[in-house]
Amino acid sequence: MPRLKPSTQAARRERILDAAEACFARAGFHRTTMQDIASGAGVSLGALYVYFKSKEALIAGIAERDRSKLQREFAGLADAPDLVAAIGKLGEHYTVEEPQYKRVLCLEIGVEATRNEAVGQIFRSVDRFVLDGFAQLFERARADGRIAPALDTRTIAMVLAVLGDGLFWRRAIDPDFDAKAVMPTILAILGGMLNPTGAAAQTQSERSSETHA
Amino acid sequence: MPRLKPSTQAARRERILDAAEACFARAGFHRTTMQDIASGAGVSLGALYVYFKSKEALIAGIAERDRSKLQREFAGLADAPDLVAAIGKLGEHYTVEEPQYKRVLCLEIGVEATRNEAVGQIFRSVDRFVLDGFAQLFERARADGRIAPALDTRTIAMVLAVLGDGLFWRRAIDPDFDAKAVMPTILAILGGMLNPTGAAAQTQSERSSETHA
Amino acid sequence: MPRLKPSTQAARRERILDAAEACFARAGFHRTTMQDIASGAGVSLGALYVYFKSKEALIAGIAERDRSKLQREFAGLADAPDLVAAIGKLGEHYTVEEPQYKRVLCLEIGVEATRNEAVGQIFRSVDRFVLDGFAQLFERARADGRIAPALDTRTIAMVLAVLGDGLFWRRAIDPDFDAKAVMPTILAILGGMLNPTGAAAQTQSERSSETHA
Amino acid sequence: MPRLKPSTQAARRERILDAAEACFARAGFHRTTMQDIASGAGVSLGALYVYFKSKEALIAGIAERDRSKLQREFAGLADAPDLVAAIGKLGEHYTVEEPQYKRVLCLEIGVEATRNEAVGQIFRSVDRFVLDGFAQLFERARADGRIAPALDTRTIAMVLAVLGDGLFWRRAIDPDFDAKAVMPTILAILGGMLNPTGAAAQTQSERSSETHA
DNA sequence: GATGAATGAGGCTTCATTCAT
DNA sequence: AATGAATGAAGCCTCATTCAT
Repeated sequence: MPRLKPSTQAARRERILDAAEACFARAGFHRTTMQDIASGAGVSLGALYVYFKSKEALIAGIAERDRSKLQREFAGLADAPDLVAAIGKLGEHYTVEEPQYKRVLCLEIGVEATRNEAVGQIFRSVDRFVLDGFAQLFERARADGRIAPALDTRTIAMVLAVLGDGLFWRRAIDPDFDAKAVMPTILAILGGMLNPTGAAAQTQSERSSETHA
Repeated sequence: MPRLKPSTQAARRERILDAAEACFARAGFHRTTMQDIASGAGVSLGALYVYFKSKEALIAGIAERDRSKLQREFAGLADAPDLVAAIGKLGEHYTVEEPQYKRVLCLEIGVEATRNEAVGQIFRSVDRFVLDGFAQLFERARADGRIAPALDTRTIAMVLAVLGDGLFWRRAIDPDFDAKAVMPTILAILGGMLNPTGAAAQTQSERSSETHA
Repeated sequence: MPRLKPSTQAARRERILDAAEACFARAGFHRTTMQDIASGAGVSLGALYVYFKSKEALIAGIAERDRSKLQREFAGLADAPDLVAAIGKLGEHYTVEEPQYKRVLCLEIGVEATRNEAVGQIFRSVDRFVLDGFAQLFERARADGRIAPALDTRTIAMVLAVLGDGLFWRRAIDPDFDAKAVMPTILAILGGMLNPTGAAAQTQSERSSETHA
Repeated sequence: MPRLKPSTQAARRERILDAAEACFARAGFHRTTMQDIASGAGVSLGALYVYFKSKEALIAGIAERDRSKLQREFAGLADAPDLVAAIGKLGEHYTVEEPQYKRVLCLEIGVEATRNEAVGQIFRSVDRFVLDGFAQLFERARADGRIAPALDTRTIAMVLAVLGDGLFWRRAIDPDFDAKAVMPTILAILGGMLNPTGAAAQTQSERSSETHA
């Protein structure tokens, strides 16, 4: 038998991950059976084990893909001209646009990270990458004179993480949560930390326009 | 009289809940067996079913007890002379003092709430109680002149909830999280929302009106 | 503590048997729990074990009581002036008057008799008693010239038993069974066996009136 | 091709049913464990659940197969030249040839039919099929002039059913039952109902020889 | 490579019986 | 005597994983 083309293989792997994501989000890791996932992916049970050698590995695969995406999206922030706006956009993406089922999946992954070493490593590594990344971003912005925080950038990054985590959690857990109602305030808080001058929560774009005035 | 005194019954029920809490926090609802809990509580498997008619009921019992406690603790805020300080104390209690295992349990309950109707109802009911309670607290404080928020109290309550959720999540998920390093900043944010003098936590709407002045 | 009066004891025993009968008929021996019976009898679980030392013993007790009653009722036939009429009346009693739930109970007992030695002995002893009794009854009636069967009385008794068993079974199993539609025919068959003269299904009373004419 | 050939699947299903039949007959539905059946069929416990999704389904499967066989065998009567002889043969088959364990199984099924809706439907549907079938058979025979009953054919069918049920019950319940001793009489009774002329219990074959004389 | 039937350990739950009160 | 809480052995069923085809 000819080995499947790598591209076909990769596509099937993605389909399996998609199906797994849907199942895991709906029912949780432990209430989802391998058969559920195989059916969802339109693949035989045996084929599942060709791509993932165990359920554990599949869970790790899901965590890996989900976290990688976050990491990639975060990396995009580095080049943004207006940091606060870019962060707001990212927050909006996760909080408003993303479908509900993905939101619960993040929680599932986070909780699993507490107990499953493989998932834990993936999770914490991305988490640290993002946290450090924010600190560096802020550090660079300060060096460039784009922000003038009164606080340690490390602390600002952590408070931002807490805010992000809180949004993550609430949007997943509270069906009545109106993200749009709080986003401006939350961005203002962030702006206030970065530029605690007279015009506390002013965003960078506003300031620069003032400068030009 | 073979009928146990209600107090004895209640005590044994509590012991079972304690054991269940420990097991659930350590391994999650679905990796914990009824036998684990029975052993942990020092009772026979059969006895477990005298107090809780199913695993589902036991999970609901855990959610109930945990949320009730939160509700009770929140209720204590009403009488506090200094609101921000009291909230800070409560946050500190949950974030610093409480043992790690209880923290993960909260997450487990929250995630379960998305899939288990019984747990969901308990969870959401307390959540709404707390959210509404904060809004009322702030409303009353404003009426008394103790605070002068620029924002809708409902929105402040929601941002506070997001902050609280973020702390909850992070303290459970991130072993390196240093709550003490961010608490002052977070309380300052809260203070800024409630009393946006100094201009510290000034909201965007205020600023924009200033700009126009 | 004063021992309960024997009459109270006996009454309670009967109540337990009544409750057991109802439960067993409704759900079968093995789907009925001791708790079901205790509740039905308005008695504590512990008390049940005072009167019957095991479930097995309770089943045997039910079989015993049920079969004794049959035996007593059969014994009443001996004195009947018109044998066929008396048998018809007995058949009618069991087939028409008795409540449905008792009917299924008989089946349950019969089936249990195949597997449970204690019940089997009770069951077979009564069965033989009735079978032998019929043969003797017929024998005596022949000696008295009240019947003139062409067949061995033992065989007639057995055919009668088959007819009775068939009625027993069908009335219990077939909700549409109309006993009244077949009883006359069945009695005629019996009459025909006992007096196979020209007028096959003639009853004794009819014949005797003819004789007197 | 890992998918088993339908014939192999069917064969294995039959083996499981055979094993289940043996176990159920010996110990009854509720005293038989799924493990007993699996062992008896030489398959693993898990494999049982590939073929029958629950114990309930297995019981229904047994009822289905057993009743279908009865229905098929009954259908064969339609073509028999001598009705009474054919019925006698069928009765003999069930009463004499069939192994004892199958007999008790029929009882078990009948009793279960009172309480289990699935089994009840199977049971009653076949029962009605047979009852109606007999009535039609008799009706046709009368139209053809092969019999000249004095009774409603529906009633004859019902009395025949009662006789059949009685034989069923007794052969299963009474280890001393001598079917051969009563069969001639019972067939004579049937003959007598179908042709209640002078020689009441005459069989059809006898009559036809007379006719030819 | 692909398939899905087979495996069997392990989980939840029930229930006859005992026994401390 | 009476009570009903406690016990723990089984029973039904699920499901991750393997493997013959």
